[in-house]
Amino acid sequence: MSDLLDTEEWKRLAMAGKKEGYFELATRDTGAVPIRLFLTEKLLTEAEPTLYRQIVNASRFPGTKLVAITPDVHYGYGVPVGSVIMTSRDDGAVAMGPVGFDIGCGMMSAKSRVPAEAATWDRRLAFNREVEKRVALGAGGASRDGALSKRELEEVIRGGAEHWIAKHEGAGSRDKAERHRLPVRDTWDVPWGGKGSPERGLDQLGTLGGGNHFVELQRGEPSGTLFVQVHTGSRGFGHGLATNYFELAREERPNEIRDIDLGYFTPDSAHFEDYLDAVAAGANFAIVNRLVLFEAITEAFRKVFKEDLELVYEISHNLVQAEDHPELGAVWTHRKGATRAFPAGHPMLVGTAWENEGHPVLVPGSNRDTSYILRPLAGAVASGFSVNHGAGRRLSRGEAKRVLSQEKVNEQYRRDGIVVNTDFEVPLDESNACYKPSAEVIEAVVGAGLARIEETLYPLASLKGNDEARKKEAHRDHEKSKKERDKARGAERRHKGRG
DNA sequence: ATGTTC
Repeated sequence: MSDLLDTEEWKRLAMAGKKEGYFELATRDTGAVPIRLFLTEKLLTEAEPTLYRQIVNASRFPGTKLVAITPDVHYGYGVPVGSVIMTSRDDGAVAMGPVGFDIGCGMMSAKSRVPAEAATWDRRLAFNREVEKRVALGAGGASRDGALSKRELEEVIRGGAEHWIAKHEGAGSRDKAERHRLPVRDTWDVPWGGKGSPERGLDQLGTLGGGNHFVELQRGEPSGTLFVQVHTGSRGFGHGLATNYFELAREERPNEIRDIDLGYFTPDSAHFEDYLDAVAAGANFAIVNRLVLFEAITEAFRKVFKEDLELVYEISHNLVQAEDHPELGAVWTHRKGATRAFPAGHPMLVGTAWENEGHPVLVPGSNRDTSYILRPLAGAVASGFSVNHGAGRRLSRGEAKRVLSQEKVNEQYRRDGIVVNTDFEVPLDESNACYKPSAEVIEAVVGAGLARIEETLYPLASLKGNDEARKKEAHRDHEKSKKERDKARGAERRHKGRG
């Protein structure tokens, strides 16, 4: 598709389509599908050249009715991270790329009554130590509680938050999870041993993962108290399911699905319902994972601050679910790096604790920037009831490692009083410089009338998986054991010499 | 995001 409009041209068309709060993009490449870019003029000007191709991809799934782009948008698998794709539930597709590999990935936020001043430097460090004791950080991290049996995992992924909360006192209440339980049909089987090896999930419940996943201790304003925020997903389990269904979609339609990233199923596909079951199972895993972390972190918090944490909310930003949109009717809403934002009175909130005020929306910034708890407004109808899921990357991982100085970055965090892990080593490819300023991104959301700011959260302590540090440690261990071997050999030689 | 490059 080398005949797509060039960057200058599509951005000019988008600018010309300026509406209240967003840019409407209509081009020869996108057909009749409405495309709304919730960006400021600055964010649109700075948008990656690759964005247009991915927007066109998003508009071309069968039955697409709306594409909304959130202000933290950046390059993703097939379609942008930061996109909302609504397809018709009559005959439209469900697609894997528009959900992402980390099915059910999302946020959890908890609050306390502890005044923020109580979090001295030493206590910030102690909090990180206590969390590290209980929660494995980084990719490949295994649960401190050992592996689940397949039967126990089945219970988690079919029973969801509802089942977990009923069994675990202190895990929160049903209304504090976005979805109590996403239904999985009894006839669906986990593809154990399949392409993506979802069995990896057996020992990963209650683990954080790597990349942009994190645990953060924060000061909330205007509350003035301590908050804790978590970003994590369905770990190897969801990744395995996603991989499995990407492959099946391509096998099913080899001629239509040339690019595996753009795979999808239509209602006549053999795997259509199965994929929806897999998404539900992955999401249930992710939600329970966040609840397990909530319990572990509450324990750590109690140890240091002698108080409990109270769950504020838990919400996914990588999901496809059935929704009824007031203007578009029955749709499959795919949110990939986009957070659901139902305002007061939304039909899907009826009967929940959020019916009269809308549910909280949890949006993180980098670990040296502000995060937010937002409250959706009626204007969110325009974005398919969605907002951004973060600040959005602006520096690639490779570039970050090349251009940033480890010492200088560590010093910046130390100066700002932010304790990173327990070794004060900031993962460079996740540091503040890698992300857009979160205030700028939130401004686009507030300016468009999608949500209002309820709480602004300032980082005090940050826990992240750190691959570089782990590699270094492995190297040190390797060198150390080599030295010990040499020493032992030397002693042996001396011994032999003497003997 | 990820059994951190099938």
